[in-house]
Amino acid sequence: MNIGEVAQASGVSAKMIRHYEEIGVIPKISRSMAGYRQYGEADVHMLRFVRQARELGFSMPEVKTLVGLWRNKRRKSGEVKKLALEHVVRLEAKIQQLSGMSKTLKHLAHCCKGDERPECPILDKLDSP
Amino acid sequence: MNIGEVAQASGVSAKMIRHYEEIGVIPKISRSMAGYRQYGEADVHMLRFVRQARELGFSMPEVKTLVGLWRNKRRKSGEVKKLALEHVVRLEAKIQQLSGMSKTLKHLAHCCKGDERPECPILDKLDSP
DNA sequence: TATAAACCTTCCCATCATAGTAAGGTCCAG
DNA sequence: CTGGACCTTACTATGATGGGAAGGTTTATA
Repeated sequence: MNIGEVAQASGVSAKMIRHYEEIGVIPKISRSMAGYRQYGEADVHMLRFVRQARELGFSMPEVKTLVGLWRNKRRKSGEVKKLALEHVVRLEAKIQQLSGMSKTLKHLAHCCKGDERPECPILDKLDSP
Repeated sequence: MNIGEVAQASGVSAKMIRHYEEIGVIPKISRSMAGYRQYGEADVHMLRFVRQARELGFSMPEVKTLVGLWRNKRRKSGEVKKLALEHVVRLEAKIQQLSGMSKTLKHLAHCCKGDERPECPILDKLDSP
């Protein structure tokens, strides 16, 4: 398969496939005589893996580690699980942060009449220490 | 006040104050004869406002709009409230998205033994379509 | 067989908010 | 008057992604 075909099949853009190769998230692939990258079925799976790890919010360094584990048939599943649970912790922290913002804003908005007049507790609150 | 002092007082770095001025989030400030930016008390409030709007997750274009409303004494509080509530909607959507990721990961991690062996439903799941 | 379309390659640029650095000018205290 | 702390602009980088240009390859069609 050429890069366009594997991009289609995996859902990762050709642009990003080259980028992932360049930064070492996926290994360098063999080339045709003309220099075209040549992919097989396993590569479709690998790229799909990368895409889905990204969709779960893993950082690029984590994805790189995960791809290494995915390719290593002697991996310990404990390592994978550890990464996953650490990521859950970060996700929950982010959720807490966003919930805090949302709560604050909802409270401020609730205090604001929201009419034609200029008085606005939202603006008032935002410039005080 | 010079930029360092107002940075200290507002909690916005001098670097970012110059940047905000350049991209028009805050108005251009007057200069001393030597070209130094000269700030007053109101500018401390304005910068604090920008910082706190950012901390609530508003985008830069939104902050720009909010600063405009903050400076406009004939604003309608309804406009501010509308922006705030739209942002709440986006925050809640983001929270839903992250919650989905977290839930998926927790489920996968729960299914993974997490021991010395290579079998791992997390990795298996991530390369399937 | 010639050519055009549809690929591929590398390289460069842009995003966005933020930080760092360098080179040079200014202000103040000793 | 000099040293240090401040200021100025301008350039660089980040990280994941997209866009485009210039040029080579493959394939289908006239």
